[in-house]
Amino acid sequence: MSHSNNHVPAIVIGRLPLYLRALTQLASDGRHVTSSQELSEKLGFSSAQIRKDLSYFGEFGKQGTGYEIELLEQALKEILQVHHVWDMALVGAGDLGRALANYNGFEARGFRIACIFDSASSKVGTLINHWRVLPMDALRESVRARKIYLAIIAVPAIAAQQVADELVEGGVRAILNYAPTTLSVPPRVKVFHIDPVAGLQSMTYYL
Amino acid sequence: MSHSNNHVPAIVIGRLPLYLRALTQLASDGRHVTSSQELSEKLGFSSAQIRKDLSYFGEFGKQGTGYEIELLEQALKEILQVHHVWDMALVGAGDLGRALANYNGFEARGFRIACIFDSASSKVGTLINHWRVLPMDALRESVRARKIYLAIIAVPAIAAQQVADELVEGGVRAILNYAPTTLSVPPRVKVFHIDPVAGLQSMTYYL
DNA sequence: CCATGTGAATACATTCACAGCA
DNA sequence: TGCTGTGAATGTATTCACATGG
Repeated sequence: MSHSNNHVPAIVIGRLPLYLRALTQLASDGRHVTSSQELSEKLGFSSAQIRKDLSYFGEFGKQGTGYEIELLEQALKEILQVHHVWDMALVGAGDLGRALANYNGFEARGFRIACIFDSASSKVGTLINHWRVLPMDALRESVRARKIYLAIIAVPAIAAQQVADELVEGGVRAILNYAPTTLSVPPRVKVFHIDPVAGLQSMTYYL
Repeated sequence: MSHSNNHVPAIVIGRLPLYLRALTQLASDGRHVTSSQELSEKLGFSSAQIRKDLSYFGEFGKQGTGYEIELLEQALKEILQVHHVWDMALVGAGDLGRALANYNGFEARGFRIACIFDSASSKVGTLINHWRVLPMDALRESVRARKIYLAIIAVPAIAAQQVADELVEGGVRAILNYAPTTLSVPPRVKVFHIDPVAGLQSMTYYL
């Protein structure tokens, strides 16, 4: 009943994008209805967990039937606030930055790179997939002026903290960090860290 | 006392690489001793959690002093089995695959790309940072012959499951999956999934 | 002293199991 | 009937708080 204000555990929020991804995939297969059971098999979470996670936000299913895919997809997009597209600043125009700039999977899922920054004067001014690379000293004011609240850090570890500081000063509220180092930011700023090597290392433990 | 056989929670294993990363960083700053308190501040986990995590594997600290960095670093490398370097197969020679092939942060942390595969005949035979791209139909036998147990999937979502199947048939035991789709593999095979968009979506929830 | 290592206590997350409704 | 939504029960993880020993 009293949904949406009861404080939802962060671990639940972390699963919602996976539910959303699976639903979009089902929809693109032409499917219209699914069940917690089917999602369970596709995703590897228990059906009870999926039902309980969704119950934090409302009642989206029909007893005896399941979930209308399009409806649940839309509901999750609104919960996650990805029913509109977010502009992002990309910092770092190395190999990784270029791969991210060329990745065409962002838009359909709610994100768009709006500008690219790099500190190397050899890269500033060059074109990457229609963006002209901007100098780092324009970072703070650019993101502030353009009201950009999301950023991707794709610079070497050594430079990451300073970039994060400038992003925060520019008003950025969430950072996707590819640098293999922990960032220290004010509590209002969210950081999601991607470290492929850490992932590999936690798998080799089991081998 | 009876360490190392008591079943360690996966969530603990997932934090060890972060402890290791922080220790390596401290060591490269010329430091020799640290404490759970200092690591706590650097990493954002509680000091009690760090101590408890480490206690699953042994007693590495000195009361009143803390941890000898070099020693703990070495211990964690052995626990995670990254005291030697693992060969990996990289599947997918698109922008992401090339970025991974050019990434020079693998070796120092226990990994090395040994071969690269792609299905596009336009890419097969080309050179990427000294590797010659091999055709997909050589995948299964190559990884088997070279005893490669780790692979990175960097292909479009649509192709990912089939690639995973062939890797598994070739004897691969752990997969780092960059394709935005859930893979189904036998229980003995570990999968670590990286989906930057899912990370972004779980942050926009809070904005 | 000071910081570890660890049982005990607490907090959190998942699963169970079933009432309720299409 | 079949599947959701959800309290209650169980299972995990984190934190507390302190005895221990350098």
